[in-house]
Amino acid sequence: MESTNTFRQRVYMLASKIPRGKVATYGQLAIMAGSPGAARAVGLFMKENPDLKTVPCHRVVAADGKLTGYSNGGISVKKQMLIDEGVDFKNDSVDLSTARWRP
DNA sequence: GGCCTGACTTTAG
DNA sequence: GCTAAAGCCAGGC
Repeated sequence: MESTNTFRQRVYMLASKIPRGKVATYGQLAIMAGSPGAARAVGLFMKENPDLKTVPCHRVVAADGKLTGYSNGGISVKKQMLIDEGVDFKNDSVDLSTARWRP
């Protein structure tokens, strides 16, 4: 039953589906999870991030491409990780025009 | 059952 | 163009 799959579970599933070199926004994951506007809730789940290997929360950025918190080192590390994956950066923000994940 | 918090988003000045 | 405030959703106590 889908009841076992809570909103939180769906967010983790979607985040784990983000391909390398691409990034998604909190609002986008919220919409994909089925609750548009729950961007804040998504951020909470990323903060709890149960497994960094299954949930690449570093590939999740703000709607503006700006990097927000990161409980696994810091924004600097998150930024470097994305660059290392091939994500195009503009100053301190991700270029969603090319790095935005499209299912 | 109700209140508070939060890695967000959007609109208005 | 930038700053400030309000709003929405889910989780925790």
